[in-house]
Amino acid sequence: MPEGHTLHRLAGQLSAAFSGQVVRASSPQGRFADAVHVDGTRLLDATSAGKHLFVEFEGDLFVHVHLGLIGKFDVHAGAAPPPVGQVRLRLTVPTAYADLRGATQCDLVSRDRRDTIVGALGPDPLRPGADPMRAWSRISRSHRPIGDLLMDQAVLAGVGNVYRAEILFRHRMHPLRPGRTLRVSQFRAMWEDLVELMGTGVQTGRIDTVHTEHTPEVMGRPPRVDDHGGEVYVYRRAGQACHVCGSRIRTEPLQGRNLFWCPGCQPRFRSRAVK
DNA sequence: CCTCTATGGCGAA
DNA sequence: TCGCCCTAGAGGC
Repeated sequence: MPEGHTLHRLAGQLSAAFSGQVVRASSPQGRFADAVHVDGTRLLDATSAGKHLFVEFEGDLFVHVHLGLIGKFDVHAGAAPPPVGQVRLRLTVPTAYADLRGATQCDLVSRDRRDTIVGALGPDPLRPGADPMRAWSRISRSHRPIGDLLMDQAVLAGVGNVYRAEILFRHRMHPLRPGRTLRVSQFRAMWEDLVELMGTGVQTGRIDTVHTEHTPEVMGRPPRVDDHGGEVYVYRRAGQACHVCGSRIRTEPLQGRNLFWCPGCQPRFRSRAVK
């Protein structure tokens, strides 16, 4: 379930449940032996940057977590029951516990290492004061498709396959359009939209992108629940009718990930005739 | 039971 | 571009 909003939300949940407390840390599954180094120490804070999560403990130690495609980090209230399944890391206090499963990364790192990881990321729409022009300087000079650039964490941090598909739809932009053909006003509008959409995602824990005027009630469609739990225009809707124009949603892999777009609402870009 | 898929990202070829 | 890592759930037989 991990795009940037998931990690941001998780940082808030972990902070609320554990900040300032001495916590027990263990690896029931055994694949994070370094848990012993923070076990019984005070957890100071949890923060996120793009899709990275950092849990800070006293002594300048950070547990760096990247959920990858299938990872989960569930925070629960109450006393911890015996672990179920492959629990990589469990954090426990008397009033709460959190279980990490399936992460691609769970490492103990130094402050320097954390700063290096964060420094390699592009601006994060969820970070107050993030500078979108840092992303624009890359996009505006690139021949790569905008759909590719949006997923590049060094260009823009936190956007994954769902937000990519949906932001491009909302801005009527074909995913294969070269970055350098965008106007700055178009990029700015997309950035502002991401700030709002991802902010909502942090609050709700899901990705909803459908404008009020296109909701099932307004459009006279039956209500539906998408597999990923949010209301969307094109993500994973290949072959189905576009909620706006009725065209069949298309899909095609790009760099190993599936693009989704509406051929009616997101026409293929044609470069302006020169002269 | 098996196979497939998934909101990611890495490194080898 | 491909294979691979991580885990759980859904669907087919």
